[in-house]
Amino acid sequence: MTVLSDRPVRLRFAPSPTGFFHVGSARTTLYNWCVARQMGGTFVLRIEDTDAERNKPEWTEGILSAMRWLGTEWDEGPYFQSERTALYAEAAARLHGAGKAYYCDCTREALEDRTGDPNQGYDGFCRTRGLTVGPGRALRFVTPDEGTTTVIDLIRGEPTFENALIEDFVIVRGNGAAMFLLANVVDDIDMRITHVIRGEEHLPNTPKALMLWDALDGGPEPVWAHVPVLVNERRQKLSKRRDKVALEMYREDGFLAESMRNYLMLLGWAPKEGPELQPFASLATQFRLEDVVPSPAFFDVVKLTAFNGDHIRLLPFDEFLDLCRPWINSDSVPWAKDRFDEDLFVALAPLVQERVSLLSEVPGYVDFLFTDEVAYDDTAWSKVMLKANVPALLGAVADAFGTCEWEPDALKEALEAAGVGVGVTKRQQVPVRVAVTGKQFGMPLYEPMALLGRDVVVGRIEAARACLA
RNA sequence: GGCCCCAUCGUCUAGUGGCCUAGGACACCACCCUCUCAAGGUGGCGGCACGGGUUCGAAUCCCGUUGGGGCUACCA
Repeated sequence: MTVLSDRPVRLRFAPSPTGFFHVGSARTTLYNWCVARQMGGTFVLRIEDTDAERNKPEWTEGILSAMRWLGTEWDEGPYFQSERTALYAEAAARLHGAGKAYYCDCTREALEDRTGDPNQGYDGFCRTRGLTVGPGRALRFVTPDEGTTTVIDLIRGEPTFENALIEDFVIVRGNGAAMFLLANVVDDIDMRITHVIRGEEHLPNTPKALMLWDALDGGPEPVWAHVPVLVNERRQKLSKRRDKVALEMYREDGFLAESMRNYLMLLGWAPKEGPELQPFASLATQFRLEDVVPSPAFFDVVKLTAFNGDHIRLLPFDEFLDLCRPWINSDSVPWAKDRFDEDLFVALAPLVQERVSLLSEVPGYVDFLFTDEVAYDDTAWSKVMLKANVPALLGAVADAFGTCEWEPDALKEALEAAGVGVGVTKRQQVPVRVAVTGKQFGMPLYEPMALLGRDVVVGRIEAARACLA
């Protein structure tokens, strides 16, 4: 990493509370957090809530809880820009006093009338009018008319911008509120931020930030790193309107924080040592900002899901049980809550752990243990039960189960023998599975039957056979 | 339109001039294992966008073309 100064390393994550916590933000946070940890730096959380109309307190709550879930705790903050307006006002006054900013009362329409081109930026009409503060008057920053501004970026090299093409941008709105760029730069200076890691969409803002930084005598500029955007299958930036972007939703789907971290770290970067699937602690020490690839990455839920299954299987059993709790105690569970049997669940959970790839799949694997009436899956019923030999098979199995020893191996033996007895020589357990569990797929059959008991199992087989009569 | 960014299997990536007949992961296919489904094992399919240079040698460096993306608000 380039060392630009020996100042204490300070990074920040600066979201605006205008919606759900985005998976792209999650990756940016992860990268910030890793660099902060590696360099012994401080990770600051700053809520950029300068736009009162769009911000909601619940979104801030969402940001905090998402970051806690992700495990990227901040060391300082959260600071709220809405509580720091005096700082921005002071900076604005300084710029105005120094002739580096001017008040402007032009409307968009007036500008367009003058230029005749709706695509053209502000023409500097008010630069020399000497307007003073007043309602409806915005403060614009005077940008240089010549020269270039180069951003030194750890990921993208040195993008260079023509100053003449950068308009005199607004830094304070007509209502007196600071704009993003002003507040952002003032805070980065004030908080002594040394490294700015943020989304690529901010790259065009950076030359403006640099100009402000200089105009405000901000001291050493931060190290910049603009990480590539995350895109959907159509290769467009993930947007909250079109795409499923809320970290919270993935959590609710049963994704583990560990697999989320693992997958997100890999979007644009790969560890030099070891496989892709790794504990976050190991990835966090290996991460190198300068190795982040500069091209956009597709957020692939299929691969995420595969990672999640792998991480679930890697979990110590106790941890898996703990993580299952919210799902098996949920109100939407497909069984009467007082019928839940802890011991039964714990006994069979290992068979579930090696099968699910999402925690939300857990109830569907064990529901038949806690219901009196088996709910038959329509597809399973029509694909498995409507064959001619099924009633005979179920009858024979019910008979055999009436007398055989009641433990898994004996059940297997009895079931298979009964099947052969009626001419079914393979997959004999499938119809019995549908009768007992209601589904054609699931955990191994003999273990749960052994625990459910003879009466229940035989009863279910008879009940299914009765349905076929 | 303007400015900026990007370009290795379908996807995420390894690759920093010879180790590349381009490696891994996800997905997909086949086989093995097997009480269903998974898991696991083995194998397979599949890629350097194109055109010019530079060089003894280019996926790697340069230029161009094409394609994709981001930004272009008194949003952040």
